[in-house]
Amino acid sequence: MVFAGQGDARRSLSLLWRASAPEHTARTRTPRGPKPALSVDAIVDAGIAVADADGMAALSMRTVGERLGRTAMALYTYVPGKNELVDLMYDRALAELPADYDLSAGWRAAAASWAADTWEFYLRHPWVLQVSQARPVLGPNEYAALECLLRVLYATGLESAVLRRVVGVLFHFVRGAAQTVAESRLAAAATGVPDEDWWQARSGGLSEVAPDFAERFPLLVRLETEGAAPPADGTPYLEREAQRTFEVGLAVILDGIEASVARAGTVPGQGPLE
Amino acid sequence: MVFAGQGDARRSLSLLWRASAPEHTARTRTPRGPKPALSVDAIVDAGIAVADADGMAALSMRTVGERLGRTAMALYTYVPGKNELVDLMYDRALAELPADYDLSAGWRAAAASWAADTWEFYLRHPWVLQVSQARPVLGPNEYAALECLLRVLYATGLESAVLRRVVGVLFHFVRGAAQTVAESRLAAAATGVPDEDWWQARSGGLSEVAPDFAERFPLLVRLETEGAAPPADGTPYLEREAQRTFEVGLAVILDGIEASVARAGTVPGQGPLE
DNA sequence: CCTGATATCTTTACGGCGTAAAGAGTTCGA
DNA sequence: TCGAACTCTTTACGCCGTAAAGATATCAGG
Repeated sequence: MVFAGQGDARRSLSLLWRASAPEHTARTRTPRGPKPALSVDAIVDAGIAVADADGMAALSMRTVGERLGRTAMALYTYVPGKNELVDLMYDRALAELPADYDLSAGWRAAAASWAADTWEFYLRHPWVLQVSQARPVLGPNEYAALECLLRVLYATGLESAVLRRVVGVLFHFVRGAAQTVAESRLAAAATGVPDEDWWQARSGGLSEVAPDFAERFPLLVRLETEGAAPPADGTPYLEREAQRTFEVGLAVILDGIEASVARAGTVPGQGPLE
Repeated sequence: MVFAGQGDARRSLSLLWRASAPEHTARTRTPRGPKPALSVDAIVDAGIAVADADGMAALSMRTVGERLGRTAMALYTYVPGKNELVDLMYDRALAELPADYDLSAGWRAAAASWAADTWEFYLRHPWVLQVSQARPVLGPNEYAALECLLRVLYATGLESAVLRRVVGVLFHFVRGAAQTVAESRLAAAATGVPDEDWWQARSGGLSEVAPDFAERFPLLVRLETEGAAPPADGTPYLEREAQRTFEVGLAVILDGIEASVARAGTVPGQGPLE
């Protein structure tokens, strides 16, 4: 797990928001010394490229430097340390998310779109899931993403105190579901063993080592035999299951939100779409 | 992030399930050489002690060995490597969870109890949250925990295909919510900066660096001003928020499950509590 | 009892990590 | 032109997981 928000707060913040206030940082530059051949942007891009290609575990100051034809230490001229680099990568990546959603078909459709886009985003940049969520990075794009989801959710008419928690539920769920897929891919890539083989080796060994499995865990066996998703195209087993969990699980959560809306709607003077 | 299920499947499995089949492993021992002063159990206990006290980041073969008065390499006689040690620690810790729940007050009450117990378990052993969930470890206690939750959920009367996903939703949510608290504590311990101070430093710097914040993110400001939980006892801000998110979020999810149950109940021949 | 096989455990070493410290090289203002 | 200011490299330190080799202890068989 990578921790954010550990460096100097001022320095991190000015780096994160620097694009919004370029005139301020530009004034600071005294043009003495060799012109910088790198830039914070270039370093952040290189970092994202490394993480996208080989995962967070492969992200080191040395690998990022190498990709830019520099040593690891060269990066420290631009960025205080690895933690801050990850913060910057995180906020930069979040810029890919849509800025708002069409609410004409109702909040539920918009929320479903948000979830699908966020899900795909996480699978495109799985390393993002390894950036800690406590002490959030507080970059502009993180705020924009949150603002965008809030616009959708305020359309439910729920009050702020409840919305706060609903945001949490949605984020935790999408992140968790995406994490399952991301980690399964990562494990496959890291070990070279595809999901199917791994699964088979495990369950084969399991029946040897625990022959009384069916008696000890009857409901598990029942779930396994009854609830399996039909085998599909090329998608590996674990990934297919996670995909279905995402779809059905999201529906369950949205049902729950609808129930809250309906309950709030019965309170006089507070209509659900007001 | 720590990955599980990377070592030799057979070796990991026999270590995990060894308690269930002690006669088999006992037979294997040839009493030549010095008597082992350590044991797998002692090593796993030491590992858990280290991780509980100082977090997963502090867990190294050297620190675990030191706690047992041995060198790091001594552990390799008992355990194939660090990954397998983490697998064993994980399954051992899970043994703390209750084995089943009283269903006489209905599945919803039982599910709420399960969630509360699991939540507390994660906060007692926060490092557990850093063990990857893809390619599950397949230890006996993990299966027992799952079996226990399944017993509660089968009481809803939902069919297996849906239950599979509901299990996923509940786990993702509880893990995600607990992770927020765990990471916030960990960050506080690692940096020595309590939540409150960190929050203040960040938001102070933020208003300097982004003076147009209120115009750019009006809904965020609205959420912040309207939805804040009342200040309470000694619990830090982030933790209090996470606690509320857990409570309210769980209710939303259970509402969603109830909606599924009600829908299934309207289908003739499939009663919700059948 | 002695010897040799087998086991535990230590020592040393290797290549990785983040980054501190020092210095080499480049570009400008005075 | 000189030195300050800046970029970037080199070297080094203490961590990590673990491979390899050796020291030490225990027992079976001669």
